[in-house]
Amino acid sequence: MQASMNQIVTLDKDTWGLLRNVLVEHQLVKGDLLLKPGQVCKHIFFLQTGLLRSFYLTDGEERNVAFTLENSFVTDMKSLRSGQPAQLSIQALESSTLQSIPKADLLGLYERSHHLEAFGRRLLENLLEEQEEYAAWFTLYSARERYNRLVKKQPDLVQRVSLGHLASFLGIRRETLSRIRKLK
Amino acid sequence: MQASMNQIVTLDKDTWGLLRNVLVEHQLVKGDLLLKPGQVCKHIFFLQTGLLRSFYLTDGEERNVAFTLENSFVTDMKSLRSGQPAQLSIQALESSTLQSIPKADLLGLYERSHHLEAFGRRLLENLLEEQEEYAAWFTLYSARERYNRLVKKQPDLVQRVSLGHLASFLGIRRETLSRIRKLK
DNA sequence: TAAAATCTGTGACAAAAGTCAAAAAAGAAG
DNA sequence: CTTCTTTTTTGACTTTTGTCACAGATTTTA
Repeated sequence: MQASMNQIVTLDKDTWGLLRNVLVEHQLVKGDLLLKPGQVCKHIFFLQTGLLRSFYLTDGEERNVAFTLENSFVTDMKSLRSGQPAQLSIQALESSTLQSIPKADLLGLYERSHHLEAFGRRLLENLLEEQEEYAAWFTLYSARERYNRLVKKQPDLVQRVSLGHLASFLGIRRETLSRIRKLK
Repeated sequence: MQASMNQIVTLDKDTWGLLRNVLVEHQLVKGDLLLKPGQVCKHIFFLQTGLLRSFYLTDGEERNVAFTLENSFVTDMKSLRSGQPAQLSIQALESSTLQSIPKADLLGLYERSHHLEAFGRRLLENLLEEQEEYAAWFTLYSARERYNRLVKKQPDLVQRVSLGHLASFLGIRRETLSRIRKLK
């Protein structure tokens, strides 16, 4: 966790100490839910090993909106900030190890440590950039183009995630992705 | 600007003084470009009055990915952070007044003021939340549903923006939006 | 490893959205 | 006002994607 956080901002020893104090380790097995709709999301999570998906359940259909690969952070920003019950679910697609940071502790640490606040800001810039790119794909590219770009951008992800989950993330039906794959 | 920034974090007088020092006012008339593809984006902008759109130009087609209403911030996060030439264009849809903050100054201020850094972090959380919602609409809803939700969420925007620009933002053709409007 | 469950591929057809062309409407400019 | 320009609407047709049903594969698990 330290190594991958240092790629964003190098934190001093004191800040690390503070942060380490509030971390709690979790283990999930494939299929476990880290966040269920109706729950208030009160943590941010750092995924050490494994793979997660974030999805909405609307009229009986699950729609993936994100995958989380190892060494990255995940939460439901909307529920976390508002304190309202989540609409989102977060589920382990593979057995996973992660650290959680309670919201209350994080806010305290942000106040105490300018460095950590700077880390938070830069992490959010990263996430925003990614999210802007993901959204733009829908207006800029066809289903087939989105798939091709995903393969180029995250070949590892495409290997590890089932066709059905990928299709949902790309905003298309399993059958359509199956056909896209066949014809090239 | 102070009023709308205070809704995010209340900044102390000193920080305000620092920030005010680096602001530069700009006027745009309808049609003016604030950012052109190929330019490196070196500022963040605060829109005081007017209306902007952000769009990509791909094979001769303009595709809108965002609108900026008064009292909000806008930039090309990707170009700003990477220092690479922008792909994005930002254009005034109405005559606009805005303040710009040079990247170099902003980074300096972030270091000097923990408060401003906190402001930045919270602003980014807002932007991320919005962007996540926008992206999710494409996987969750049909063209017609996206349009209906936009009308409910930002009726003001729907009034002020032409059908063509709205359609592009929703990821559909003008003709399709025209038909959606007719049939209800 | 056999049976069950889940996931993927395929075909035939339906629905949604795109394309192209042209007319109508609305807005800007002299 | 009247003309010019841009935007919106409409119709006919095409393409893309979705739907449903079912057959093969693959994976899980007992």
